[in-house]
Amino acid sequence: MYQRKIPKEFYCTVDYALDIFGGKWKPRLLCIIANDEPIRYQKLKEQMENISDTALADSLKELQNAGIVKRHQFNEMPLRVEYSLTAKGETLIPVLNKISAWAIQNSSSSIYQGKHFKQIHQKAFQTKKNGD
Amino acid sequence: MYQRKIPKEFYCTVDYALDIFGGKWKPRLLCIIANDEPIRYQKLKEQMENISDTALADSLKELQNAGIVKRHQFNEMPLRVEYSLTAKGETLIPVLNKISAWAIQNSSSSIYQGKHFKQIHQKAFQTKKNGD
DNA sequence: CGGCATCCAAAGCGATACTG
DNA sequence: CAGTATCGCTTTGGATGCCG
Repeated sequence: MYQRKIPKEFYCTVDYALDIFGGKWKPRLLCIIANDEPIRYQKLKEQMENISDTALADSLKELQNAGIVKRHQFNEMPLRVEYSLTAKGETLIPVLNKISAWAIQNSSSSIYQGKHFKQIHQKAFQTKKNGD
Repeated sequence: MYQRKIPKEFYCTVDYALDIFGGKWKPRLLCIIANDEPIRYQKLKEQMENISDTALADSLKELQNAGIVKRHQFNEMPLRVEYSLTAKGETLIPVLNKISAWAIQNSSSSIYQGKHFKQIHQKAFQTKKNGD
């Protein structure tokens, strides 16, 4: 886990919120967890497709520290760990859907051509999670 | 303006939206413009309080390229330039308000102690802009 | 006044190797 | 299996100086 030398500062509420669920990985991560919870580390990594362990572990830890995601460890052999949303995490879904809806309305359709884009988008933030 | 070596990719609609209005400066910038438009470059810089010209000019240019902010130049002496939201930019305000509302509900009250935080938050995303 | 060009420090992030 | 430690490259962004 990287340690900042200069502490972060927030100047508006949006800054604060985006520190929790914004950035390079966390929107997609939340999208996948919301649709597939509880989900194991390896499956999460596969669905992220191009994330490193470093980035995945760090992102998950940040989401846990923010109380958005919970981690459940089964002390089996081999080890099994499952991630899912907390109640607070669930409250984020309508917010993400609002952002998603804006993006769909206000973008050129060309951005939807990437296959991963479509898949994840449809699964997660278009429809609310449908109970798996 | 920095040129990326590795092109950006988006995997979900939220990624796409946050590329437009997320990041370190743009939420606050939009907040200030929404409340004070049209607003001049220098005043914008003062209200941002700790932004460099490099970061401010780059952020403004990105917002212009995304069609969120418009620039109006008066060829007076000395030069005057004013920034304001486009119609598309206005559609972002409810989205930002939604994010802001979530942050207020789901955060410890301690984060509101910074004076800048309160000021900007109240002016911009709580109430819709009130016509100045 | 409203920027842009250059340079450099800080932060983000992947690859690899390793651990419980 | 589910991560962590270290390293180095990529990217961000502030300081300074310059220009129309």
